[in-house]
Formats: sequence, structure tokens, C-alpha cells
Amino acid sequence: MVRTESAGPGRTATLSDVAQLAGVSIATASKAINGRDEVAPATRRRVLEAAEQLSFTPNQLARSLLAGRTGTVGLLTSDLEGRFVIPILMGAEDAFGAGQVNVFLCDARGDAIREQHHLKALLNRRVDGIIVVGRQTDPRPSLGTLPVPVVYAYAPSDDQNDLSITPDNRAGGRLAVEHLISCGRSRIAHISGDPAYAAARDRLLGVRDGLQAAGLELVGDAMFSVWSEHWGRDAAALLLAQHPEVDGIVCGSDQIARGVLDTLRDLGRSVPEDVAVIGYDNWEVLATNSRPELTSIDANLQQLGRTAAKRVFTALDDEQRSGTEYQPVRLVIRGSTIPRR
Amino acid sequence: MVRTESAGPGRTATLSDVAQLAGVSIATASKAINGRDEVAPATRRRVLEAAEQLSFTPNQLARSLLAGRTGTVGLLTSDLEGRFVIPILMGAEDAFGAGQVNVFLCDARGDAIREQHHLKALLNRRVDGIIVVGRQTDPRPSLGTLPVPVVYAYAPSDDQNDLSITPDNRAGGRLAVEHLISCGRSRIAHISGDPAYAAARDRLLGVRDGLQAAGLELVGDAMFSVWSEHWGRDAAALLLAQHPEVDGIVCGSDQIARGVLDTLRDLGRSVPEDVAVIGYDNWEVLATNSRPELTSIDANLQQLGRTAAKRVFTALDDEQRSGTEYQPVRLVIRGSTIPRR
DNA sequence: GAAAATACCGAAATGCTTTTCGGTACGTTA
DNA sequence: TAACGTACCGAAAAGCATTTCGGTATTTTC
Repeated sequence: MVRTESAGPGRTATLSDVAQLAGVSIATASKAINGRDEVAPATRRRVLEAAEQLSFTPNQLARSLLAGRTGTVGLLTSDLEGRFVIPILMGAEDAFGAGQVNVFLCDARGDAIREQHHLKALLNRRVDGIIVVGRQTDPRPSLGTLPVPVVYAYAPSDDQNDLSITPDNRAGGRLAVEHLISCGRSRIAHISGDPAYAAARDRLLGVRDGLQAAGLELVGDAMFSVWSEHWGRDAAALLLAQHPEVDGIVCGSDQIARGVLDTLRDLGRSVPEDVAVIGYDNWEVLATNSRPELTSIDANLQQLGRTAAKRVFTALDDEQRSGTEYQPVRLVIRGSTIPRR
Repeated sequence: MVRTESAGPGRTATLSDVAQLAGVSIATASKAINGRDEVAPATRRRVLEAAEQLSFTPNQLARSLLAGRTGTVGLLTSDLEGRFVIPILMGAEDAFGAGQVNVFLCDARGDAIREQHHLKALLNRRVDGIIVVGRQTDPRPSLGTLPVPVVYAYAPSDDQNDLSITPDNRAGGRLAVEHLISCGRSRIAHISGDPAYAAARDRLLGVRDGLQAAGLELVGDAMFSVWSEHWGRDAAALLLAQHPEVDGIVCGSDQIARGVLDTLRDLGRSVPEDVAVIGYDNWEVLATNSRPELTSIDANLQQLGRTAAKRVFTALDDEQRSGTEYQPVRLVIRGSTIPRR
């Protein structure tokens, strides 16, 4: 059987049970347990012993009802499968110590109706705030004005009165190209994913920023299609055929980069000696299992989640912000740009 | 600023506000809103209008306090990064309609102390039940007897008095090998991951079951090391050197299978014509991006999560079970075992 | 037209904790 | 000894919604 009853009296102990066992009033028991000082040491000891004996734990529901704060946040995401929400979720979850704040997870599956349902449920449960996580960095519709603070993470809100936190894709693109340049590359191409994604466009802007600052130009046109290994392979073949002189490739994602590496290998180009390749997202399972391992841009998503959670609670304490914050990204160097010793 | 106040009276409306506005008692307002029938139609209308006007939503905290049920479950996982917990989490999350039941997510990071903290927090919040999700299929320590039902998912509990739900790895191994046999293969090898994992050992048992039933024997020894592409590549090279006659390879994971495919390609063996390859886990991003796409065993993890959540609530209604349930797995056929037309 | 039944509504209890405030009992000061 | 202060404790309210049960007012029945 699913074990469900404590050995005790069948029911979880309440404060009044503790008080009775200790022979004091409920008020005194509460004070003793919460460390208030209007209680005699001996009494406190009796109460604590009683609480221990009954393995009493205060009912957070009653507590929250009174305090008006629940110590919970809702995390409303549009797709859990996505690789991006998970680190954000982790960051939000541990922004405070274990067990201090708890996260209600809601997956709307990209469905607006479902999202409204979840939203209502969260408000009914009196969450202290809500974090909305999108699956792309394109702006998403605002939830409007709610009785609790809302922070938009990854996908910013389309309303500048909301607070959004999103990775700085433009800086990422620039960082990638600057790294290739610092590795001595000057004939750099860009293979990216779906141009309908703001992420793809922003990263390209960053790439151009970096090239321009170095007085360089992109080799060929930026290549867009989908975020897949297959496209990476095909695009690399195309690129090498038209521009065999290329010596560095900035890829829009690690998946694309994996495909690019495959094709380079097939064509007998060695990485990073002949061509340096850099990915984007730093998706460990892809980046560390390729030959050679993949240099990539990491969007610091876990940090982003932490920041979002913190913002929710500082908003509660009335330090309110708005607009879109861009979270810095970082470069993770591996063998696809720097030869292994 | 983070938008936080409804345009209204600064405070969320309570039932008593509604009652006052409608000119009825609190009791009547409650009945009207909850569809109880001891209230006149005209009165009900007045109340509902008032509720609408104040955009009243009942406080779940108060409701739960009274009902003794919160409509929440805790999901205690040991690593969120893991690829396995996510589908389980999704399944648990949507086991009931949107917004009916909510999931508290807790990531213990594999730390027992942290797990205890989270557990305590969940119990304080009076969750109706707890789902414990491990990252491997090896048995994990039981949480012991708790005041709410507990279901162990993926990683079973080491205590048979608990209820555990885990994928049937042995059946998966057998299914994989049977599929290869049905594709006309008879010289089958097995490359797997870390033998410290029960998953690796169980899958091998299943592979042997399948071979034995067909009167076949494994080609060479089963090869164990780690769950990585690198190992898959190395192992395949070794295997082909010693047993060039091999015509089918059951891999312990999709990662390993990817590595195997790489090596086969390097060695000029075509897949699936010369050698058929099957992976395990059906990790989409790996399986659908390889050349050829990878046939794999899917553990139905989302279904597993749904089942776990359902079990928690049926346990509440006193239909209690124990022991370990094995969740069936399924075969997903792609190009690495059946030639594409 | 009187008795009984029905329909509708409200006071109050319930669930559990925290906090305020009033009250003993004891000791201290003049 | 009278007046006062201190230390400790408990009754009660607050937080919000649900439910029971008793009570009017209205209708039905004979």
C-alpha cells in the first residue's frame, strides 16, 4: 500500500494539540515555537518537547492566510520540452534557500486558453508573483495588469510597462565573432536557423557589429533556414562550394554547428586548423560530444532564472522596475576554435 | 514598473465584499457562487454580478484550510537537468485538467539534506501527495512513512512497501533485439553505458532474453563504459575490428548510438544495409538529426508521470497499492534499421 | 382559513495560526 | 503596607471561505 498514515493519532498534529500536551494556551505555544520572548524558559522547553513529540509542523496555509503572503511563485511556461526553460526554471527554483520559496510549475503548451486557466489557478492560490517563460526570445503578449508582480523571462513582454529579462543575443553574436577574430580568422561566415526568430536576427546583428569593428565583412550572405543538424550539414556544403576560402563559421545554434562539423569532416577540412567553428547555446550534450568539442556561447539561463525570481520579490517590497533587461552571455571555449594541446 | 495593483480598491475582493455589494449574507453569497441550490435565481444573479464587478476569486488558501485538501502535489526530483525528469514532470503536470491540480517543483540537486528541507516545506504546505523522481532506474532510499501518499517514479524505492513506477528496461532490451532479428539480423552486438546503472544491466538481460528466444548468441561480450558519444565511437571501432561480421548493434543509449553511427560511417559501413543500429531513450534531438535517423526505444516517460500523479490521488481515496510497477516501453522505427524508401 | 410544507436566507461554527491586549502573580520601592 | 513595575500567560480577534442548522416568509393542502 501507499504508506500514508503517521504512526500517530491518524491526523497531523495542530498547534492546539501541542498546547494541550504542554498544558499551556495556544497563544503561548505559538510564541514558544516561534521564538518570541514573552515566554518563560521552562515553559518554552515544555512546549518544544511537546511539539517534538507530536512532530508538529505549522500549517503554512493558515499562516499564509493570515500573513497575506504565501512564499510561492508561479512559473508559467509555454513549453517545457524546450531546452531553454529548464535552466531558467532551475535558477528560479533555487534563487532562495531550499524550502523558503516554492515554485508552482504550469505548462500552457503554447495554448492561450490553457494559459488563462493556469493563470487563474495561480492567482486563486495567492502566489506572491509570477514568472512567465517563453520558448523564443521574440516578444510575447503581455498578461496585462495583475494583482501580483509579473516578470517575463527569456521571451520579453510586448508591453514596455512590464519587466522583462532576456538574453543579450546581439552581444552573443558579437562575442562569437570577436573570438574567431582573436583566433586569427578573417574570412568568417554565418549559418543560422529560422529567420522568423528574433534570436537569429539579433545574433546576426551582433556578428555584423563585431566584423565591422574589425574592418571585416561577412563571407557570403548570412544563411538562414531551420535550427537543425541537417541544415547545418547542407549549409556547410553549400558554403564551402561557393566560398572555399572561409576560415571561420559562426553558427546560430549548437545543433547547426554539429552539422557543420560533420560536413567539414566529410570534406576533409580539419577543425579548428582549417576552419574554426563556434556554436550557440552551449548545450552540453551536443557541445561536449562532438569531434572536436564545440566552442559555444552560453546565455547564462540559470542566472536569468535567478534574477527573475529575485525581481518578483523585490517588486513585492515596492522597488518596481519596467522595461527589458538584457542578460549578459559568456563564451565557453573548446576544441573547435582552439587546437587541443 | 512591475505592474501590481488592479485598478480596484487596492486589495483583492473577498467573499464578504461581494456579499455586501449584493446585499446578502456571506453564506448566501458562497452558495450562489458555488452553484448550491438553496438560493433564489434573482438573488444568485445579483451575487454573480457583484462577484463579476469586483472580479472576485475565492481564496484557495481558506478553501483548502477548511477542506483539508489543497489540490497540490509536490514533485521532488534529484536533478532537473536530467533528460528523464522533464517528460515525467510534464505528464504529472497535465494528469488532470489545466488548473485543477498544481505541482510544486523541488530540485534537491542530489543532496539528501536539501531533499529533507524540501520535503518538510512540502508537508508544511499540505500537499496532497508527493512524487519522487530519480535520475536513474537504480533503487533509491525510501522517504519512509509520511502523512501523505508518496509515489516513486523512474527510480524505484528500495522499500517494497512503497509504490514505485519505473520503465521496463528488460522488456526494452528484448524489444530492441527482437526488432533487429525481425529485420533479418542474426549477428548482433551490444554496446552500452555505465554498468553501475541498473538500466544498463536490465537492458542487457532483455537483449539476452530476445537472443535466446531466437536461438542466437551475442556477438562478442557486451561492452560497457560510459553513456557518451565518444565511447560509442571507440566501442564501435573495437567491435568492428574484432567482429567484422556483425550486422546489428543494440546500443544502450541514443548518445552511444550516435557515436556508433559515426564510426560506421568512417569505416565505410552503410547503415542500415550493412549494419542495423538501434538506440535507447528516443531522445528526439539526437535520434532525428543523425544520418540515418535513429530507431530507438521510448520509455513512455510522460505516460509514467501521468500514472504517478493518478496513483497519488487514487491513494488519497484509499485505494492503496505497493510494490514496483513496470511501465511498458515502445519501439520507434526510423532509418537506422529500416532503409528509407 | 388553519395547518403543514416549502423555499429561501443568515448566524455561527469550522479549519489553523498569529498577534494584540488585558489580566494575574510576584517582586520591588517608598 | 500601599503603590507600582515586571514577567508571564491566556482570551479573543483576524485572516477567508464553507457548511450546518435554525428561523422567517411564502406557498400549498385539506
